[in-house]
Amino acid sequence: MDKKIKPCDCENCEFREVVFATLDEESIRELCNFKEEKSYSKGEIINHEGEAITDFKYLKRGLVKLFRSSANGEEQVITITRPFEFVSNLSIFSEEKYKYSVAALEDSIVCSVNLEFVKKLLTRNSGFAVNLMTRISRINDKIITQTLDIRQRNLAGRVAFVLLYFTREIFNSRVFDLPVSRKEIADFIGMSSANVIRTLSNFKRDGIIRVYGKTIEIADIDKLEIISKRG
Amino acid sequence: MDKKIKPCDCENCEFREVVFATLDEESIRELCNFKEEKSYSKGEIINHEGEAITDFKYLKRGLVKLFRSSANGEEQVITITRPFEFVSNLSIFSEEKYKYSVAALEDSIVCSVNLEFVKKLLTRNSGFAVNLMTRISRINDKIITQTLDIRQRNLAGRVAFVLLYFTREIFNSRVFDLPVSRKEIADFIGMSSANVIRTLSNFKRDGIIRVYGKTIEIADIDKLEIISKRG
DNA sequence: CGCGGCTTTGATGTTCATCAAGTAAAGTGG
DNA sequence: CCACTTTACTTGATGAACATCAAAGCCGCG
Repeated sequence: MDKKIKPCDCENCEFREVVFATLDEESIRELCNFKEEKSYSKGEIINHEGEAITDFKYLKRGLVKLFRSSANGEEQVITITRPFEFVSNLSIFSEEKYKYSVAALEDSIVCSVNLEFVKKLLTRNSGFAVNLMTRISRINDKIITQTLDIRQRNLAGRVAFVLLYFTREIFNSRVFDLPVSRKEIADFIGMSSANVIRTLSNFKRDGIIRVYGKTIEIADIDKLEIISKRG
Repeated sequence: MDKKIKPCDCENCEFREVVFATLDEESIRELCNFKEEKSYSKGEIINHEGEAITDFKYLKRGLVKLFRSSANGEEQVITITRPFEFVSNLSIFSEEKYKYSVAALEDSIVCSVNLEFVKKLLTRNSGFAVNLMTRISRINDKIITQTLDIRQRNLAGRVAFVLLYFTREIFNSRVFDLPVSRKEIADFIGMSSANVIRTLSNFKRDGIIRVYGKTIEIADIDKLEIISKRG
C-alpha cells in the first residue's frame, strides 16, 4: 500500500467546501494534524468489510466501488462513485465495523481523519453535524434509488442504465474507458457476466455503442435512453 | 384522515430515549408545542411521494411500508418497519420532496414536528445531531443490507427470508397475521405475486408453514432458515 | 512464445413471469 | 342480512428471460 503523508493544505482543499465548510480556521488546522492522505492504485482495497472503523475517510480523487462479498465468494457491487459524492464508508456512524468493502477502480487519493476527532468536531460544531448528516443522507438516498432503478429493469434495460450512468455521472463524456470488468458490471446490476457481454454485443450490432477494447463510445444515446426507460 | 391533537406528554414518551435523549427539559416542552400526534388507520397514506417535506415525522405505534410507484403504476416496496426502527422519511435531510411514500399496514400513530424547528434544535444541540445522524445511518444501512440480502436469493430463498423477517423482526412470534397482501410481498422481494403464492403453497405442502387465511404459523423454522441460506 | 485470465459466442436447461380460469373472501348497496 | 360486485388468492399450463456450461479467441505479462 502506497502511503504518503503530505504537508497540511486543508485550508485550500477543494473538498473543504463539501463538508468542512462551517469549520473555523482553528478546527481546520487541527483537522490537518489528524489527517493522512493516502494513495491507492487501481485494484487496491481501501476498506475491508469486517474491519474496525477507526477513521473517517473521504475520496479526494479517483474512482471507487463499494461492494460486499458473500460466503461463497460472490461479490455484490453496491455502487460505483467519484469524489465528493462519496463521503467515507456508509456505516461510519452506525456500525463498529465496515459492512462493505471499498476498492479503487482508478488510482485514487483518500483522506483519513481519526474518527474520534471527527466526532469531537461534530459535537463542537452543530453546523458541521447538520451538513454531514445531509451529505450522508444524500449518498444513502442515491444508493437506494439506484438499486431500485436497477431492480425495476430487465437485462437490456440494466445494461443501458449502467452505460448511461457511466457516461453521465462518472465520466461526463460520450467516450470513456470502462473502469470495471464485465464481471463487475454483472455484480453491480445483478446478472451473469455472459449476459452482460451478450447485451453489449447486441448494442454494438445495433449501432448503439462502439467498442474498442476497454474503450466505449456511446453512438446513439437516445436509443440507449429508450432501452433504459422501457426495460 | 383521523387527526387528533393530544395534550403534551413528550417528557414521558417512550420515544424520547430513542432520538431526543439529549434534549433538555425546556427543549422538550418547546418540542411539545410544535408536535402533532396523528392516527392513521390501516391502508392510509402517511407520506406521499413527490409532496413537499415540511415535518419531521416518526412512527410511535403501528407498522408501515415504505414504497415508491413507477410510471406504469407498479409499486416497489422498499421496506416494512416498526416504530423506533423508523425515524421520519429517509430523504428528510437530503431532499425537498418525499422520494418515497409511506403507508400504514396496521393502525398507526405518527408524531409530526415542524422540520424547521427540528433543524433549529439540531444546531442548538449537537449531541442531538450526532444521535439523529447515527439513527438515520442505521436505518439506511438496514435498508441497503436488506435489499442486497434479497437480491442474492432465488425465489424460494426470498420468500423464506421475508417470512423469517416477519417472524423475528416484526412480530417476534412464530404465529402472526400477515400484514400485507401477497402482491405486496411480491413487490417487496421483486417477484410475481403468482410465484409468491406458489412458493407459500409449496412451503405449506412440505410442512414448513401452516396457513389459516391471513394467519401464518412457522412450523419448521430450521428448514426455513436452510432455504433462506441456500436460496 | 506460452501461460492464465478475461472476453466472446453458441447451445442447453432452469427459473421465473405471464396468462388464464376458477375459487374464496371481502366489501357494498338494497 | 343477503345478493351482488369486486378484489384477492390459487393453480396449472405455457413461453420468455435468463443462468449455466463449454469451447474457442484475445490480450497482457512474464
